[in-house]
Amino acid sequence: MQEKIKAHFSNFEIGLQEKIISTAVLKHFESGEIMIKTGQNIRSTALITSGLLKVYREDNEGNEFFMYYLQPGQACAVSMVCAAGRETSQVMVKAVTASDIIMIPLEYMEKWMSEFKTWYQFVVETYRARFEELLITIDHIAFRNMDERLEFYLKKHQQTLNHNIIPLTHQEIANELNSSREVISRLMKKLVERGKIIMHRNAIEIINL
Amino acid sequence: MQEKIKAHFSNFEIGLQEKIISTAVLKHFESGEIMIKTGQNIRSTALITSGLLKVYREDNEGNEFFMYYLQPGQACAVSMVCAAGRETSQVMVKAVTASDIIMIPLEYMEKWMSEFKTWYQFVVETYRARFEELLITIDHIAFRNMDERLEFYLKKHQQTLNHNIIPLTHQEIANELNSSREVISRLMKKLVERGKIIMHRNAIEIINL
DNA sequence: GTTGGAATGTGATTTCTGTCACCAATTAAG
DNA sequence: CTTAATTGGTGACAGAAATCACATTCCAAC
Repeated sequence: MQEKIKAHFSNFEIGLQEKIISTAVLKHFESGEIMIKTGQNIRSTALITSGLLKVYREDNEGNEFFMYYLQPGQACAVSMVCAAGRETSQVMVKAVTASDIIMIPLEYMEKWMSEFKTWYQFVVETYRARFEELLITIDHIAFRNMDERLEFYLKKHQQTLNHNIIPLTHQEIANELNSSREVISRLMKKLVERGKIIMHRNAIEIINL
Repeated sequence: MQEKIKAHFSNFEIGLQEKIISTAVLKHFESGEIMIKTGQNIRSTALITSGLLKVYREDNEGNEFFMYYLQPGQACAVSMVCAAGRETSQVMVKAVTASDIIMIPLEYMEKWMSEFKTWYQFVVETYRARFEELLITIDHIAFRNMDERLEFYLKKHQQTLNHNIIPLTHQEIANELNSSREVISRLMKKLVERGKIIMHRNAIEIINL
């Protein structure tokens, strides 16, 4: 675990790093596996050390609305916030690629807040960052049309995956934007016509967004 | 200030209450006044002791999208989160009625986190509650149509104002839902026909929602 | 009381998006 | 190689919501 912490949480005080090593548990999630279900009871905070996860909001008809990514060096704000309040999760978190997660039992959350300044700063920064992501998500669904939302969605995936080829089908994109395959197909066509993307089967190649 | 704290923050430890009294500043905002502008630099955390405020997300065309209310006993999560990170506000907060606010300089935020358990709990609960409000907001704009959103909007206002008469024009409601007056007018008419509301000039009376 | 402005009502039209129906292309499995 | 399933393409249509164009009603200021 030590090298995982060093790699992504090196700004944590040494004392905190040691505490994490002695109390936390490593968990591994395979690609596609669900780390947190909606309604699940949360008993620990999750720090991501490798892989990539997506956070979704679900409605009661089973629609999965994509909100934001979780990457190495980040933590799941929902797991913090729920853990602290002994509440159940309001979101669903799914591993996109195989992911390694440091699970910190909730009782340390509070303890370390007063003990380690870097932990406090990390927690607050996590809240701030996730809050901001939610605000950006709200911007898009409140103020933007599907064409702009799709472009933004593709850009965001390009940045996060750090790759110009996004391995998603139209159907998957439609689900995450809470739209329909046909609509996405048509909008994609327009992007192709404008030379912004190239379509592949099961993947989109970003040329110039 | 002492009685204001007693009234709404009585669960704070006595020591914390004393600290607040000795370090915080009272501010008053008149009805309609803007407490926090989008882009404003935040230097203190706001605790609401009386009145009612609304939190909006703005786009660059000047649209104001209503997200949630702030009531006595609550704190502005954005002011906490931005204060801690020395960031500018991503939202706009407006007083609906004349409001009294306890302003706590940001340097105490962090200090008290380790000193006072009730402060820590309050901050985390504030994050949790606001996060949840944002998720509910996302639900509505992502999954619901305008008719359902309008009903929910009216219900929420009824609960928050604790009154069956909501003093808003169709235009104001349209702005806050990022819709248009005509659409709201037409949907209102349907609610009248179904006996759920009564329309007044400059106000809506809730009968049965 | 008259008048101007604000608030509301309403039809016509357009745009965006979702849905349905069906086809074509590609791939995986047998 | 054949077949079935998945993926993507497209036209037709429907519904929600935005926009435009006025009409009406109400209130407040003069």
